Amino acid sequence: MGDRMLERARSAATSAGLPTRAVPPGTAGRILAAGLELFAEKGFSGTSIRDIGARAGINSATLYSHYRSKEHVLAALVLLGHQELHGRLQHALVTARGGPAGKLAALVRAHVLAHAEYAQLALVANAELHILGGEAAAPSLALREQSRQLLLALLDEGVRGGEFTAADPLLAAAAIVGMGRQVAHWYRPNQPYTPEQIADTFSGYALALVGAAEHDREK
Amino acid sequence: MGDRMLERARSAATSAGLPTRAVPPGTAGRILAAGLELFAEKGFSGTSIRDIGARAGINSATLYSHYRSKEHVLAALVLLGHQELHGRLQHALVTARGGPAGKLAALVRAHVLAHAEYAQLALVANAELHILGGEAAAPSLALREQSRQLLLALLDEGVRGGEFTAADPLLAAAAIVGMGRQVAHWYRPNQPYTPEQIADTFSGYALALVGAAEHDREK
DNA sequence: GTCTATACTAGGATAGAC
DNA sequence: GTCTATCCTAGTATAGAC
Repeated sequence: MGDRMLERARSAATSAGLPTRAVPPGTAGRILAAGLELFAEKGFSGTSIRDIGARAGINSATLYSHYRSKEHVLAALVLLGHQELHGRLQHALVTARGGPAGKLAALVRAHVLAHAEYAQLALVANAELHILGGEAAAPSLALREQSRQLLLALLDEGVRGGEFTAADPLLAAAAIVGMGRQVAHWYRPNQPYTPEQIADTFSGYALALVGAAEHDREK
Repeated sequence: MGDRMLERARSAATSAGLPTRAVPPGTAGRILAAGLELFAEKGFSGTSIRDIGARAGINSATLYSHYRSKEHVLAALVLLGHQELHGRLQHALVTARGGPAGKLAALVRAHVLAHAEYAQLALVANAELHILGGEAAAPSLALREQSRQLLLALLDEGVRGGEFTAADPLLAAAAIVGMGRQVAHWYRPNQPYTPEQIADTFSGYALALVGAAEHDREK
């Protein structure tokens, strides 16, 4: 318990931040962290190169020794966000126990958890993706589509097997993804709910939404 | 200015997705429509006063004869969006038949419908609200809170009366609002689903989510 | 890698003619 | 109300010294 709590405390400290392992060391990492905060707060277009420099503790010109342009900073963040989410979803599916209901619960739980624990990253990855040109956006769009397919395949499986009654997997997926994504907009670390509580509750909502039988909803 | 220009102004203002009644006639309306499209597409900070002028068919300087600043254009749009949504929610509640389940279905239906039919307006009202200073944002924030209370009161009523089993109305509201809001991000007029289909399906999801009894979910 | 200095562009807003 | 012309600031990015 001690180790897990410690780990959680640590990730909560960097929460609303970047996944630790994905952050480059030194100045490049500080630029990324500064960009994340500022893009989340004021948007990409509302943030200047000088804002980023000030937040990162460097002169704005130094940024160009690490990234080719402001857009390249954004591209790094957006890709990172999509990779983190997709990785978590895959891991959740692989380690989930039980049938479609258990897998769906795990998938939604991971989705919501990611959007709470990395709220800023999710915000930037979702809201500013459209800024990126075609080739810069492509990898993130591909990851997003793959993540979507994980959910759709699961819903189809559940419907075919009779565990789910949802008549329209496409709309069910849109609803499930939507309620999870919005969490990044309102979650704050000092709120009455922990990310885990939200994730568990929302995964129950998802099961109800697809019409999973009551006895399949046990955790 | 001839009738032809007036007609163009009106259709330009309404075709993009502004509630007809709320659009000022003439140039002011075209500016609003241009701002709506551009803010929805590129964001407030990503849109220049010259962009707006070009889209509205006027010189950028002319904008200042109708609005005091670019921010005032945004303020008008954001308020309009929140007013439209709140008005629809109220109307839905007043005209709904049945108990809490029927009211919830009507409320969610109106919420989703608004986010599909006025997707651009919803996008701008939600994504750019934070740009506005305190006094400019206040009326919209107040409307948003009132709308939220409509839903929360309804959920409480349903839980107290035993029609809903949702243990946590706050999280249920967040989920319901979230899935509806996201519709504005993916709805497109040429999609396989009509706004009504989405609204009806999602209102069914909301009922399932709060644990409304099956026999209460009839339309 | 980091800074200072600077080139150059684009942006918000105003003045004044019509 | 609308335009042309313009002011001034702030923005992205580069050059070159250290």
